[in-house]
Amino acid sequence: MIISINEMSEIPIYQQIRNQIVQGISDGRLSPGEQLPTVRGLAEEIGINSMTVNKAYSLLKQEGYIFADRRSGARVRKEFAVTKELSEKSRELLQQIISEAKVSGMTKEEFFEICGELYE
Amino acid sequence: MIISINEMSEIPIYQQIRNQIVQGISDGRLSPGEQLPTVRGLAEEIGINSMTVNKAYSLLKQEGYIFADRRSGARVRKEFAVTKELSEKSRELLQQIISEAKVSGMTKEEFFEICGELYE
Amino acid sequence: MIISINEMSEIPIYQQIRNQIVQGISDGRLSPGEQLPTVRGLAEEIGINSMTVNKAYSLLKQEGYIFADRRSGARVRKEFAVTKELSEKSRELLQQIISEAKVSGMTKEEFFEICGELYE
Amino acid sequence: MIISINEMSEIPIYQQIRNQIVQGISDGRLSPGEQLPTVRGLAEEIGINSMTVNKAYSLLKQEGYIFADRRSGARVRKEFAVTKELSEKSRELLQQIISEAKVSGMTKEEFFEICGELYE
DNA sequence: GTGGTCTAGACCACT
DNA sequence: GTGGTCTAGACCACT
Repeated sequence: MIISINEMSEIPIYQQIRNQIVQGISDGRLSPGEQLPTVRGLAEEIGINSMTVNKAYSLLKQEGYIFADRRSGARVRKEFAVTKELSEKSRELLQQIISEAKVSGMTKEEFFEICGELYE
Repeated sequence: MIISINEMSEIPIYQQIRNQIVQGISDGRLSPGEQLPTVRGLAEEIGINSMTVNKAYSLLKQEGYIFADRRSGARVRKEFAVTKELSEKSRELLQQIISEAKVSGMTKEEFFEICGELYE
Repeated sequence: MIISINEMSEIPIYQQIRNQIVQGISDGRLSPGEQLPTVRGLAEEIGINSMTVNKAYSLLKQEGYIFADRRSGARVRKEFAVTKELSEKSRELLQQIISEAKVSGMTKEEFFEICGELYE
Repeated sequence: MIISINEMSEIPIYQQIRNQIVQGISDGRLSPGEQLPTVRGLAEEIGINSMTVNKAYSLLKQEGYIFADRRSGARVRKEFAVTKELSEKSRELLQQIISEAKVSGMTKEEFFEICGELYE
């Protein structure tokens, strides 16, 4: 899986990395248990400071998406708890997006259509 | 309409104000043409600097949610363009939220149920 | 000629009045020598403070578009000097507008087309 | 590219900075991707407060002319949307300028000549 | 009285 | 070192 940084984005690099890995897990490009690139390797590949990749991996570990393996590498978690829940933060963001959709005149059905496409 | 600031949040205060006003417009607590609190008044009420409220109002003005001048203060806009579109930023955030929902084992229908509640 | 104030505009009211009168002169809705409404009358008609109308008329006098007549009224100037020149301010504004047009990818011909429509 | 502030102008300093940068992009003095001076650097150079430069840069960011982050400073955007459109505000200003040109006796062709020069 | 602009100074996040 | 946020305080334009 290729991770690409958008330097024009205002989203911090470590967040962009974290987001892409979560999306990779979500859409199956990253399988449970799969080995992730090493911190150094990924940093070199993207051309950024390895502290930044480190920060992204730390976040992913803390959130339970990946775990450290013996050889100081990192792997995708093998099983994900079926919580069927959004984090408080995501729920608030979703509320905000929906507010903006409503003001733009979008109906619930039109919003669902967009969500459906993104859900695949 | 009461605006409340979460000091512990990582979301900047001016953004929190902006978000709450957009939500107020969206769910009808703020009507088209309705007068908003004055910059100084709101600043005092919340206990923050008036420049911060000013920044929130400037943003809302630029986004077309409110209009303001030195004669009559700030007011909710009277007509909203029916664009039926999400901003690029909101679309990306929504994609991210959906990825996280999928990893948590949520089905499309379960996600729609949450959206439906938030849509009212 | 009807003067209408856009309360949602950020342009000061006195400027809006001044602008509309200049446009009226330009497109012939106001004839040379024509009597303008009295300050008080116009203020009442629009529903604003008469000091604001006064300010607009003062500006128009200073710019040479109108002149005061004996009965404390105001009339459109009878002859306009054919200077065929833009004010320094207008020239700068025009430069700014053209810069923005160019960045938006508009060609000179496309810009001329817009100007042509506005020129009537 | 040198940015110079006219202290006597009624145009706010942050707007003057914004205008000059847009013109620089438009006439090629600023290339896509080019690094802009730092907020603090430019503030010192001009002799103004850095918040004022910050405001100018924020505006340019929102309008899509530049992008900025805490890693590499502010840079000119790499691609500009070819909208071939004037903003509502610019269109109104252009109408106003044309009205004034007409009153001064300028013909459409003479006005086009001025525009042509400004277009380069 | 209202919002808008500006200053001097501080602290924070990202890298 | 960079931009982003925030404060306390000032002055201005419009009405």
